[in-house]
Amino acid sequence: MSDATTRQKIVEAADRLFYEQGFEPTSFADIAAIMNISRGNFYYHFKTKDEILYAVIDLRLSNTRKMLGDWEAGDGDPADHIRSFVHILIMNRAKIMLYGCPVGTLCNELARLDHAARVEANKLFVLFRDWLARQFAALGHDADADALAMHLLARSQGVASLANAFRDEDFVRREVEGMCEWLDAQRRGDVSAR
Amino acid sequence: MSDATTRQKIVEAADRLFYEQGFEPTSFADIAAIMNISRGNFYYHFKTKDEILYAVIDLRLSNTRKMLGDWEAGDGDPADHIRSFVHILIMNRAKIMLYGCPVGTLCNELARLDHAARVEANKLFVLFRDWLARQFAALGHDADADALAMHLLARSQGVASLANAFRDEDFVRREVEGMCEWLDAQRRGDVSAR
DNA sequence: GTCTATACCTGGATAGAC
DNA sequence: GTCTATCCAGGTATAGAC
Repeated sequence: MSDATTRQKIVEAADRLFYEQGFEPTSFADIAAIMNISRGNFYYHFKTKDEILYAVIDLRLSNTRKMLGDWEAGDGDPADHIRSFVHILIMNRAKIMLYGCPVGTLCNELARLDHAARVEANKLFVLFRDWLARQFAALGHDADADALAMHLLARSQGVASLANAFRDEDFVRREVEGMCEWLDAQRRGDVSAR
Repeated sequence: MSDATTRQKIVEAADRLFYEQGFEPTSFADIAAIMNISRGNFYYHFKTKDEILYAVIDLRLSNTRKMLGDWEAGDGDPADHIRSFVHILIMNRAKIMLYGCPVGTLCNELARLDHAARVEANKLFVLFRDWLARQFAALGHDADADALAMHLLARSQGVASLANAFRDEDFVRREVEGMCEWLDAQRRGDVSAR
């Protein structure tokens, strides 16, 4: 198997397990098991487990950039782009109910481990934050675009957290609907709906 | 040292470390270090690490019950009680920025470990959920009391998540203010502010 | 490039002296 | 009740054959 392919497969397997189990609880044995390579083989491709973590974060960053870029390049107006963001919660509800939000859970784990990669992982949040702020700015919210972005990001994080605890699909749908209504109110410039 | 005292101290030290570091990453050595007992001593008081976890969850459940009971028994009306809940975010902002929400982070960790204690930990969320629903019901929201409770719980979870990632006090204050305004709108029966 | 074998450490847990 | 000594499983990481 070529150098690049195995390396890539390791990162993809780690990406999945770091989400499902967490970074620290995932061992080389776990990763090796789902892709049929030996433990010793990792060290040809990565010097340490931390290096795999950085590679996983890089992968997620580039996947996220692509996803956000695609939405932005799509047909609709900025409000439609934001709706695409909100609907991740419904798209990914099954995994969110089992494991939580991949961004929030990773950032929290690294924060509590006091891990140097925390700043890298936080860039995932920054990506969403800046992208959302740009959409709100395009809707005419110049002064408070960032505050609105943080507000919506927080609400989606909260929904993911409770979806994980209660595993209630209806709750997710209700909250997504609520966020879309809130978004419409923002477009009308309805101040009371904040 | 008496039986009850050491046991209690173990639970309190574990309570702190399970919050700051997480359950799995916390070792007996960690707990022993901050309370000056030997590792072997744990097994006089607890048969397994899991037993400590259950004791910690019980402690948190009883502390939470007391806190919520005190608020409910306080002077104000149900809206004041809810405001007390919302203001935990400001009261505990320093720790939340470092470690996240103690309830949300524990529930997510146990969910991902697929740990049997998950259902116990979730009772912490249920405590808040039912208490909040009771306050909303007392405000006249009979039909949607639980939905409002879940909504507010989700928003506070989301604020905790982003407060942890971005460590921004102003963001926390802004969101708490927003939740209080939302609460006022609920009291007025203002449907548009949902 | 990938493997096996292994070093080394730290984890939870046990045994038995005091 | 608390300690020290120890066991064993599992973790990351290394060495070296293929």
